[in-house]
Amino acid sequence: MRGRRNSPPILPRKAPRQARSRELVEWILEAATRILAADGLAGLTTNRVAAVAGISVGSLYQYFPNKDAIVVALIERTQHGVAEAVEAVATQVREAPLPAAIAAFVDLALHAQYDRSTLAVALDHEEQRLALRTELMAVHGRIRRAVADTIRPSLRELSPEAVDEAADDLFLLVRAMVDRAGATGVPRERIKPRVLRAALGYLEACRAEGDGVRWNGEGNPS
Amino acid sequence: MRGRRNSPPILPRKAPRQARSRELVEWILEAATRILAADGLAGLTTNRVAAVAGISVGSLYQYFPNKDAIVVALIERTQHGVAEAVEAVATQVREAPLPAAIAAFVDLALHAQYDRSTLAVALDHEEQRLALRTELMAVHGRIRRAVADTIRPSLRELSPEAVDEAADDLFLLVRAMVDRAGATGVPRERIKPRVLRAALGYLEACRAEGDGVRWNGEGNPS
DNA sequence: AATATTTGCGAGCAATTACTCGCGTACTAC
DNA sequence: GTAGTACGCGAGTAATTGCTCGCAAATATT
Repeated sequence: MRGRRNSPPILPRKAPRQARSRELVEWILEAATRILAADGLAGLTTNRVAAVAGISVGSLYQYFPNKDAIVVALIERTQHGVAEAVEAVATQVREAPLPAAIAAFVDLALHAQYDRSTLAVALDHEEQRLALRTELMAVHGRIRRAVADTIRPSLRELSPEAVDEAADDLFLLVRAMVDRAGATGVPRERIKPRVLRAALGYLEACRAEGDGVRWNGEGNPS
Repeated sequence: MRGRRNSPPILPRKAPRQARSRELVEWILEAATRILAADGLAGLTTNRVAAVAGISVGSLYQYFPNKDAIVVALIERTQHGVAEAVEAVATQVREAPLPAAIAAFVDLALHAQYDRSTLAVALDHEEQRLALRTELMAVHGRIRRAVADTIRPSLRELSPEAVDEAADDLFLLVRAMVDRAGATGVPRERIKPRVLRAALGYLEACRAEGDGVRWNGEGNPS
């Protein structure tokens, strides 16, 4: 785009072997995180990352083949954290009733969003721009599975595929509403009941359709 | 960011008086639209816009003080179109039952998204980056009003503010799901029932809560 | 201590970008 | 026709960016 950049490689250039060099990559990612959280993608330049990290660009490019690689690493790390958090909540609410379980997920989303809104949105957007399908499919799969496991008991009539779809939709729906609340400045307490309404309403609609097929004559497959 | 750019003015530099110059701004906006739809924001450069429009950069800068002004104009135009379309659907389904009305809105969203997905997402993102609050509040208000008018009869127990909130949520929810479907390549027919489920489920949840306050002891205010 | 290897540096290059300015051309008014 | 004005042009500029490369310091190996 600018500068030289011939393009292909997106993965780390080489693995840090000594201790200080592992610290270095840590510093780089921390610096990138801070910059993204403060100024968004527009502010993220390799020189600035190096400066904030307290190192030189040359060192940066020893472990990251290009700028995108930094963003990718950041996304992977963040997504990994999200997946773990979601899984943790999922096991924690395994025996709880559905509304309480959903509420726990919503609280998690609210917490994550209000801690670092700009960062989250910026990363979301970059995740689309770069084609990270293969790499992040796994993480998305973990999230989907955790949510699906949580809602499955309440959707007994639905096929496994339908439950997975519902989990995806649920996750998207919650994140979209929470993101907007963060962007427009609506306080947590005000948005939470609305998100809960949307999530539980959607699940109820799924349940009703899968349950009976009473009003329109279409049901779920085998 | 790059180049010179001192920043403040975002509104048109001067109004086109003669006929051909009005055509010219039209060409510019068309070119910008095509570029955004093809390559997203990354591909949008002033020189390229001028080239695609078949004019020179100099002419471009006679009517747009800077690059952002083009994007702003594009957003305003697009949003205006969206508002009109939403209002049209709203009047059209005024007497229809709620599910049919919502289905009409969803169809509208699907249609818009699958026509020009990249463009829509790019503009959405820029709308946040530039602070267009004041300018676009009006358009958002129109959309909210149209949707609110449509759902109000089904939410008789809710306060006007609650109905407005529901309209906002509904719009966001539909757009988020449709956008993701467009990005991930899920076909229209597959996503439509899911969006409908989410929308109607949410509304049903609103209705149930506003209606009775039967399960938890909290209700809507005066 | 001497050697080899890994790590870190940062000035500087090439590419790209947003935007200007002087000048020719089409149009309008008289 | 002629003066005046709006319009259009596009080569050129300053700034910024992503990234390299030769060299020095730190660390490991002998």
